[in-house]
Amino acid sequence: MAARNPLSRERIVDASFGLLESEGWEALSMRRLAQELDVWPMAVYRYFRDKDELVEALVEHAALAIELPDDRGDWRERLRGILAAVRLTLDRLPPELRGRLGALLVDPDGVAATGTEVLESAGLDPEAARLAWSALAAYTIGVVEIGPGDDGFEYGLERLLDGLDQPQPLSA
Amino acid sequence: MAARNPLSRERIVDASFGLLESEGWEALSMRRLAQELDVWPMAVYRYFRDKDELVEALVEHAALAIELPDDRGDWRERLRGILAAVRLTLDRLPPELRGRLGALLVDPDGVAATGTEVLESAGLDPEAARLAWSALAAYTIGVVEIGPGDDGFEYGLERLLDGLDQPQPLSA
DNA sequence: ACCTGAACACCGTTCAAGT
DNA sequence: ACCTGAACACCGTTCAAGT
Repeated sequence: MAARNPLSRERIVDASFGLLESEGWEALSMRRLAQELDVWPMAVYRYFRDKDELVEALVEHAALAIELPDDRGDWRERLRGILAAVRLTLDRLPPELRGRLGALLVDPDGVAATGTEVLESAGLDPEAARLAWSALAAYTIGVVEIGPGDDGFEYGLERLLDGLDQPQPLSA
Repeated sequence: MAARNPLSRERIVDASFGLLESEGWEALSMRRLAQELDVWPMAVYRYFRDKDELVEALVEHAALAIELPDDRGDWRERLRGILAAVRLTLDRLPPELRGRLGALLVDPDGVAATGTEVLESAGLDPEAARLAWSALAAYTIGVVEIGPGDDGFEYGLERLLDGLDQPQPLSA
């Protein structure tokens, strides 16, 4: 069984998410994880230096799994779709990991690329687009941390989009 | 020494903050804390049911310690001051505790009272003021989680305030 | 009844001993 | 050289034994 199903970073990450979903953050221990994978307790250390490196991989995995919608609609509609996807991913993550995903959301290699692209297409210069994306990402993270309903998310998002549309309206 | 300086929730909370500041979140264990207070390891359990209750008290303490500025200036200026104070408090807290403070920021008994009051004085009805305050608090939490510079904070905040000033400008 | 600390059931990680 | 698991230095918390 273990021979037919050798360990790999991917299998470890998958098992970690399984544990997080079924039993939550406190269940994710190196020992419990090894048990779940049916390997000896130290085996995971061949693939990850320590627990922190594993957690970082989990967060990166979650960031890559953000499902961006089709690029239809005007800039506001596109940003709504992107941020809804970001919010969904943040919501699924245990609170302990959300802050770490937050940092990745503004990494130019991730969703930020799409976000700033949309903002630039609306007429913002690159620097303003970067700042605007950071603001939108920050707002979305904060909403998840506070944890209100959808009403709250939409209200603030529309006000922020209104503000970005100032003083002269951006192009559709 | 221990007799002249009996334990209390306040002393425990103070010692906990000392430990957080000097050695960080991972140093805050019930055993280490007792050692710092020079009491037997289980003494803290007379004042807090478990570690989670202590942590909740820490977060509440931080929330109460937010130093609101004088209520000078128009509504935008006042909100800038309040949110700067909120941001400072969030920044001082270890990342593991920020999410929990986030929830308190929208509690009607805390800073939210002042925040919504300012927004209502600007002309928003109570429900809109509540939503607007949640949006401002969420944005501030998110900025701290992402951790950009001051430029980023101000840009997004001004855009959000612009958006709240829409479609008809609010009163000064 | 209360104070105390030994003990339980865990951690993450190191490292020596075996192959 | 590599695989393995015993062991180290911790946790939060329970609970039995002492006063």
